[in-house]
Amino acid sequence: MTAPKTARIRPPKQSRSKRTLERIVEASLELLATEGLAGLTVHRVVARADSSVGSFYARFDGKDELLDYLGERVWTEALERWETALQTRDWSALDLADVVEGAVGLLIDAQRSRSAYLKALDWASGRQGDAYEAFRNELLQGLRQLILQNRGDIAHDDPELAVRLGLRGVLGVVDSEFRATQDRLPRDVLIEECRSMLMSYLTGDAGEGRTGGVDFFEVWG
Amino acid sequence: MTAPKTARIRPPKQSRSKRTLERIVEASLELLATEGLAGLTVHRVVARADSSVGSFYARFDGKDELLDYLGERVWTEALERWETALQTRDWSALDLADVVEGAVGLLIDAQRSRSAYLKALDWASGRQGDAYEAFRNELLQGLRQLILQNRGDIAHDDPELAVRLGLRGVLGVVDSEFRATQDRLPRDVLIEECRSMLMSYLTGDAGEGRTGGVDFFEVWG
DNA sequence: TGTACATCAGTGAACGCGCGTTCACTGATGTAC
DNA sequence: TGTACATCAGTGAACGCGCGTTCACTGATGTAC
Repeated sequence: MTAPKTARIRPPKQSRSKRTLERIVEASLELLATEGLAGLTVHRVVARADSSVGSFYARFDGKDELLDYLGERVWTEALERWETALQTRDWSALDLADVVEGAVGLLIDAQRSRSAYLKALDWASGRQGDAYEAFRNELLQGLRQLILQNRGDIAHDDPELAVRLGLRGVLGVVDSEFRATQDRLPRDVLIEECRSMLMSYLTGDAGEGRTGGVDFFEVWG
Repeated sequence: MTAPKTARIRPPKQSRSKRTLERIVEASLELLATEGLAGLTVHRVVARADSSVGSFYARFDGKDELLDYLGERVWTEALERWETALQTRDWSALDLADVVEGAVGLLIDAQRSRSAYLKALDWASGRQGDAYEAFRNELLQGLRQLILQNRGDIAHDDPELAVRLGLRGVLGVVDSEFRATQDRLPRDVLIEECRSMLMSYLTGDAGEGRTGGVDFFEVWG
């Protein structure tokens, strides 16, 4: 999983054109957020940015390049925030339970970042959520390492696998909570439940293999 | 969570026009799958369906109505399959572990249904994944009821909450596995791990509340 | 400080293309007697 | 069975609109001396 390929724009050479570029970026993200893909046209972007089509094409080869550039900007900013958040703490002193709780909290907070734009940008570019998914993998990869530092406390036969799947599960729970429009759980309850889910999966004893309990045939094509 | 509102098309009155409608639906879904949103134009749809723009507009008021109609079709078909799959078994005789394992298996198989089209249709219509998410909620709701029939075996303080979040977690794991392009787990391993995760969360003892272990401040805007 | 010049930045009318949509027309199917 | 008529279905050229993009031009900024 790597960052999207670098978008090659014509870089601004004066502070004036640099400000114009920033206004175009802002206007694009605003339009994307408020009106969706269909609202994101070059004319509307430059109108909202108090610029002009000519200025736009002085920076970008075309609309596709704007989308790539936006994706790269959002990706980079979100990742920088994430790394700052990760490095703010000294994780080495924590035991498994604390690392897990910290990881869950970080995931919840990360959900509020602008990384949601990545999803819309993916769909606008015809990459159906790929960059967004790659970013989430990037997040989970860092957390995997942290948790595996306490692998001695993990009862699961295959700690790598368990941490990978467990974090995916937590991310699924967090996602759905943020998508929900009603009955949202308070942050502390959400953290506690996710911690409980992940901890019991990693350390619990409900994992002894069951065989032949249910024999489902596949109904789905 | 309810199905998308009924799309009002002009119904075909002869078998000939009914077949034409089916070809248009098929061609639309094929184009959506192979070329994405950008490939879905009226001209291209009718060309692929060996039809004509006039025939198209004899059925649909416009392109938006096609999208609504497709969404409704996909929704209905996927839900019918789901209900068939659910009713194929007698769940009342199973204990909690077996119900959980069965539910996990069903979720995995449901992932292969055409419901993925719902996501693309949502984005094409400017509803950003809403119908797709509603469909997933529909799936989980049925499974919740089944699992809660054995609520006596659930150790968690709040069985309703635990089942809701636990299923969300499993769905997150299944999703990510199907998105992965490499290192995909075999179906039986995936079922076993999801079963283990959900069971240990519902019945495990790693859930006793922790307080004040970690005090994270929020870094994300 | 002033002047001359080059480069950078910005403007918006205009263009062409492809899209969604309309419509006048032809052919197929169903119905009445 | 045959004929007349109404309705349904299908066709594709044509239209208008909005999109992405180009370009000739004006103004601002930086530099040399």
